[in-house]
Amino acid sequence: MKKILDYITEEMKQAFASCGYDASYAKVTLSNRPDLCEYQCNGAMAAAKVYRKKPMDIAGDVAEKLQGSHVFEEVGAVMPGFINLKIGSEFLARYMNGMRTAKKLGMDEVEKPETVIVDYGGANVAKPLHVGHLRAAVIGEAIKRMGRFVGHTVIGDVHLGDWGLQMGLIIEELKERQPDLPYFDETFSGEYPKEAPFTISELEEIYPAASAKSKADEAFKERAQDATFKLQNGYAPYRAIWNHIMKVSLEDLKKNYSNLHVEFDLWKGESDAQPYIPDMIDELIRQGLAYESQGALVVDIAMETDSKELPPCIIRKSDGAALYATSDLATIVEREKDFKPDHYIYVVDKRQELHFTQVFRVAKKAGIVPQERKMDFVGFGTMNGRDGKPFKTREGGVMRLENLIAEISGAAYKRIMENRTVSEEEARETAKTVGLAALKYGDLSNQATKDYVFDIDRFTSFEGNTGPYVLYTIARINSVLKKYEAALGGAEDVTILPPEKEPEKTLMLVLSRFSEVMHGSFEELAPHKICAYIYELSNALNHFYHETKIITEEDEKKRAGYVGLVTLTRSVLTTCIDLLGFEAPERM
RNA sequence: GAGUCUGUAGCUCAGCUGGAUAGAGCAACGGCCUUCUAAGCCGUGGGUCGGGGGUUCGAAUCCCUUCAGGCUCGCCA
Repeated sequence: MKKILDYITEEMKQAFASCGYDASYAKVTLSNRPDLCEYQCNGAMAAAKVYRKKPMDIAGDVAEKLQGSHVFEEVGAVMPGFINLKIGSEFLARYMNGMRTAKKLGMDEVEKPETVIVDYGGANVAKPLHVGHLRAAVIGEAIKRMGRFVGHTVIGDVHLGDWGLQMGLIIEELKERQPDLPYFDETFSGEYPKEAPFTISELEEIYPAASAKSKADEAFKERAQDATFKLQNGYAPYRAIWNHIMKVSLEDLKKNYSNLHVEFDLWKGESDAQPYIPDMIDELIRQGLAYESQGALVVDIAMETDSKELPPCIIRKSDGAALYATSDLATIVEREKDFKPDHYIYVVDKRQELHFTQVFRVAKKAGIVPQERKMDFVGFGTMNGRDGKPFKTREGGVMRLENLIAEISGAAYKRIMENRTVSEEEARETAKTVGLAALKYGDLSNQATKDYVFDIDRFTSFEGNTGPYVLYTIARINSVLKKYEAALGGAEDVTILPPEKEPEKTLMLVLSRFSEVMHGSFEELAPHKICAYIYELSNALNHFYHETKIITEEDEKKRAGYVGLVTLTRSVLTTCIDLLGFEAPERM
């Protein structure tokens, strides 16, 4: 199905053309004066200059041509030259029924599907997920799902931090705590144990302890660096410990991400890119791009168009070790080999923008990827507390993600128990679903690039523009439809009829924008546009619901039409929230 | 210091590829549950769009300048 805006624009273009004006002036937008019209075209004013005519005359000519169009029921030219449009009811009803029966609610998939890699998550092995990881996971997951929905092949990669100094720190700390383990006996020649010498909770305690120690104890830090070096050079005992850490940690991470409804296709990490580093560096040198500067190996990335000279990208430290940029570049080498993606999307804290600018430029300069490869950096802002500073627990520590989720679900549970009499078990389940929706919607409804204030009281109030409001709307529809089926069996033909009243038409107009919103949100990598859309749609539905008696409507055809309309609304809402990465309970 | 992002109602945010009277939510105040879920609906009050210039028929939106804040700036990730 064509987008509703395409139908409208096409009509408008024809009208402009047949009046002798260039069709490029026929751009139509959503009205910003809903009291006057539904869509508007301002092209007459732009065209006036070129054609040396009064804007109003052009608008009048065009409006004249559009009289009797099957798309519009009202076209008016208004001073100083606006063309105001109202969509025809018959046309709108046909469009609704098209959506109702079409695949993907009438949204056409992109003409040229691409392979897209979304790099998000960024969890570090052996460290618990904290609120800092929330945004990457939530935004990245939404972008991944949005891309898939519009027809791309999207691969989500968690890109674990599994190769840095933290590993050496853990190994060294473990050595101090349990020096008798075979990994630390250089004469040991047997098989290493299959069982890890620690649990996840021990691991989560070991890392911060070691990290703190390294800051206070220089000698310890050096030993940790040495251990890291050994590990990275394939020292078998440390490699064995590393495997244990990975296994224990991954299991836990998968569980936590799964609770967030975040699913990765690839659980690759920095370690996987390591084998590609030596050849890549050789190639950079061979091409004459990499050169020594102050002992390190660097690549210039400055371009003439820069407003400021950007520092070169360091790809090898003066001590010979690889670093962040090296590993990210090698990861691109790996991804080119495995997937040849058309489009890379990195969902990362915006403070890393410079780093990725450097990496992207080196990748293109060195031909690791072709010039035309799309490489996007979606930098998200910090999640702040009410004081505008990075979000902390009441005690001032870093908030663990699971605690945050528990707190929000707890609030939802309280709310459910206040209101209705459902079993405690159902209340628990519903609370989890509602809590997650509140959390994700709260994050996604803000523009990703901005910092945003996370106010736990506001997030648990569940009123107004929140995830739970959308879920509540769905629950209301569920309830009506259930009663409808119980009363009438649901065998009626639910063809949607042309709207008669204002709230009904408004609802349809919002519904009709679905496919535009889907494509636009992905193109702009802007999940918040979907949030704004479903909020508007929920408003329209609730307004309609308030004005219209559905089940008690006596005219059979009208009643069935209403049922078709709210069913379609529910489909759009559930589809959208699925793209955002949460779901609705049956009732609430 | 340089670069970059941000500044819109008391608070939290939309709107920013230029259009008509700048929109929501929360908070405040006032209505609506014997009728499909009141986590809802309706209404009232509340804004020199940080300040100043400019471009334009028209600027929250584009350009310049200025103020305030955040972030980044070669061997951490």
